[in-house]
Amino acid sequence: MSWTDARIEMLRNGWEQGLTASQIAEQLGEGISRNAVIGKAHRLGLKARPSPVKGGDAAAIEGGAERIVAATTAAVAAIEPVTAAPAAAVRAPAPVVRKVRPAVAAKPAKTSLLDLSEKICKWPIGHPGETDFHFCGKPSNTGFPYCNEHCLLAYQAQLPRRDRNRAPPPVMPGFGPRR
DNA sequence: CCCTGATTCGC
DNA sequence: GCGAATCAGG
Repeated sequence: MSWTDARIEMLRNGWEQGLTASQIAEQLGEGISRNAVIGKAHRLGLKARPSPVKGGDAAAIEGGAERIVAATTAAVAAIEPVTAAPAAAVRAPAPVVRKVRPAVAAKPAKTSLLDLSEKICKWPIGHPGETDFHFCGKPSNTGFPYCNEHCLLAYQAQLPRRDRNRAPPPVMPGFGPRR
C-alpha cells in the first residue's frame, strides 16, 4: 500500500475532524495501521492533536522515589503553617519560654518526613507505612534531592533502544518489586 | 487489559 | 519515506 493523493486526502480530512488515528486507519482500509497513519500525519506536518501523554500532567514528577518526596514535602508544607506562630501573637506579651532541656539520650533518630529539607537526601529507605520507613538523610548533592550516592541510582540515562535488553536489567538488592 | 498520540530508527 | 516497535500516559 502506498500513500496516494486520495489516501493522503482522507488522512488530512479525518485528522482535521478529530478522528483518532485508528479510526482513520480503519477508514483507509486493510494494510494501513494506526502507526502508519500517525507516522504519515507527522511527516505531513499535521498539527499535533492533544495527546493523552502530553496533554495530561506531563510535568508531574515521575519515578517512585520522587513521588514519595513530592507527597512528603507536601505533607511537610501542610504541617509547617500550624507550627509557625500566628500573626496575632505578635502583640501578645512575650510568652514565658522555658529552656528546652537538651535531649540527653536521644536515640539515633532516623530521618523522618518532618526532617526533610533541601539540604538532606530524601532517598526513601524501606517502604512508606512500614514502621521504620525513613529517608537517607545524608547531605544532598546541591541542586538535587539526593546525596551523590543516590543521585547515581536515581538518574540514569537510557540506552539507545537497540542496545536495551541485551542483558536482563540489574536489580539493586532491596529495590526489586515488593514481595 | 483496552485505548490514545509521540518517537525512534532499521529498512 | 515508511511504519513496527516502543514509549508514556488515560
